Amino acid sequence: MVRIVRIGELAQQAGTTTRALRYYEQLGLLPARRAGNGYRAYGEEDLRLLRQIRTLQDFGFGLEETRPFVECLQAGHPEGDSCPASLEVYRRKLAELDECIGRLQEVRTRVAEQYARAERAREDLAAEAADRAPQCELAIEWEER
Amino acid sequence: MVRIVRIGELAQQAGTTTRALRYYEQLGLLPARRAGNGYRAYGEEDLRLLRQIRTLQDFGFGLEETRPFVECLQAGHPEGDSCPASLEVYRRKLAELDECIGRLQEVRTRVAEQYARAERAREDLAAEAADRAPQCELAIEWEER
DNA sequence: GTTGGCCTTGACGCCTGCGTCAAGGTCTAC
DNA sequence: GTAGACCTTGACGCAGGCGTCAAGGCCAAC
Repeated sequence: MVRIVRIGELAQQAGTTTRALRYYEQLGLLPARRAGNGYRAYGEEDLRLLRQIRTLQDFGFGLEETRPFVECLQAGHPEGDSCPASLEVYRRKLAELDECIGRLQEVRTRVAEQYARAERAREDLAAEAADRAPQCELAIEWEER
Repeated sequence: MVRIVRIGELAQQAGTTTRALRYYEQLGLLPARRAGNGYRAYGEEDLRLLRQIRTLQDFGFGLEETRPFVECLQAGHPEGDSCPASLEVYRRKLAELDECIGRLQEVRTRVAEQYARAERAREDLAAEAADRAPQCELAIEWEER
């Protein structure tokens, strides 16, 4: 006995929107059967597929990267990552993440250097200003006399 | 004596394209004077502004984030980061980078966990298969006799 | 005068993952 | 019978930073 839901309810159950579901269908990622009136009809299995998509998206996977996982589930495997294609996506993603993190850390270092240099330059200017400031005060005292 | 160049030459000097320069002008980021014939006319100062933009872009700054630096140079300061607004952008960027790096590292950890779990599951399946494999070999030997 | 290289503006395309609006169909409840 | 909640498809918009094409102007060299 499979519980059939319409697009609104499925979206709500997965914490997403009807628009997203229609988009996934358009990509062929989450196909939907149709009820007699033309409404999309989803079963419980579809909720699993959708949850898989959303989980991977939270990890920053693009929709196309979730496809092997979804197809793996559709093929009847226990988990979306039970298939070699999914594992390959994991590996590619880990490599991507490492490269991205590395780049960002290098950028962070260089920006921090620039910031430190600019701050020192400002302090130097402030110090110069401070050197001149007493002269001004003296000048003012002088003028006041 | 200021050397005047047209858009193509400036783009080449800065290692970018005429399209990019027109875009910057459209944003009001790098305004250009005009020659009598309507051609854009750039001076040497513009090359400095442009180099500042490109450097920051290489760091991953958005064009709007480069604006304070460019305005600082336009105001006659020695460096693009001689102004408080530029320093503030540096600070915001550092905070952004830290947050981004942190998120990516967390994601990396979680993806690695998922990958390890999925790999273990596959190895378990392989082990099961290996348990059965000798039986197959025996069966084959059996059939060969 | 004409070829060729550079310039001009305008406008659409791309990429991703939808948001949002429009015009209209379906079904339930009162 | 009609209000209201849900559904349908289609189509444009957005964000960023340009790429790319179109149609035409300017200028130097041959």
